[in-house]
Amino acid sequence: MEASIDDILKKNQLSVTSSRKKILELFLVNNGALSHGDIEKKAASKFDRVTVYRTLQAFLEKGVIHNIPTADNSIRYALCKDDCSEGHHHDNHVHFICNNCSSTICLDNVIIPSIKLPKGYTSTQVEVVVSGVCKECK
Amino acid sequence: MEASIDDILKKNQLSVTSSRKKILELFLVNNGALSHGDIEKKAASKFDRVTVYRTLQAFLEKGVIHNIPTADNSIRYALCKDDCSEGHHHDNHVHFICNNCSSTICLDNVIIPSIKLPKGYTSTQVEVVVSGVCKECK
DNA sequence: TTATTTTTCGCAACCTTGTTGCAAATTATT
DNA sequence: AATAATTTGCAACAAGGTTGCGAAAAATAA
Ligand SMILES: [Mn+2]
Ligand SMILES: [Mn+2]
Ligand SMILES: [Zn+2]
Ligand SMILES: [Zn+2]
Repeated sequence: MEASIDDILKKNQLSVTSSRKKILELFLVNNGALSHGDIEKKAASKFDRVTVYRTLQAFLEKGVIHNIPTADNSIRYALCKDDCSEGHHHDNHVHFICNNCSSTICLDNVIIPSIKLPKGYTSTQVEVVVSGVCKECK
Repeated sequence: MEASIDDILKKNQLSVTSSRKKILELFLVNNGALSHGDIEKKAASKFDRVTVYRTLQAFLEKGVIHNIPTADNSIRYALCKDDCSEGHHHDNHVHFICNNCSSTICLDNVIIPSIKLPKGYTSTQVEVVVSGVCKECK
């Protein structure tokens, strides 16, 4: 596990530092998305707030994580698939937010349907966020 | 026009005040979604910042407007259909965000497709946000 | 209309979230 | 090990958003 974390960082041209290792580990352990706040709590007092921001920023840019749109103001991040890289994401899956436990999950197997737009509109990305009750809370 | 604005407010059990009239008018004139910032600029110096927050909050609760999820942190609001009411929205349409002019539009005629979720998941709402180039920018 | 009750507004003060510059510490490279 | 490049933490700041409360404005009653 230790080794693979380093590998992921190196593969994405990120220098290996303790904060990056810790935060990446959080994503690997937790299955589901994490908000900035989650990470600050879990990595509490180990790193500066600013470092968390910069780490997430770096992860986003390099294609280690992607973010999930929400109706409220809270950005959530989740691990990308292996084949995502800087500027080139392939996370075209549906996201699920549980109204009960508010966990946010990537449904990797649920493909985004194609949307027929009115004349004149061109689509480059389609985001689908489903909310409801997850299988744990059922 | 003046009369209908008052009517909309009354129909939704909102007392008629000048700030509410003004902000509702902004939504009616502008077709497309508005952010809090947009409203502050357009209603500039007429109302306090707090009043804008509270007005949007009230409009949201009463079902006058709905908000649109975005990947970045910016909440956008758009007018609801006539038959939306407190807690009961019927805005199940696709939203479009232009990457060029960043205008956000409700595509009332584009219906949200049904999503087949894995076993155990129950869906209460599906949000679809398409980004690309709008017909104006084409 | 005027009087009374209810709701909303504006202000100030505060909190949370996110950003930037820079010196010190850490990591990568030679 | 020495040097160069990157990252970190701190402090200071800016933007975004919330809360309490007295004054003002709307709604309701008389
Ligand atoms: Mn995902
Ligand atoms: Mn809409
Ligand atoms: Zn749940
Ligand atoms: Zn456009």
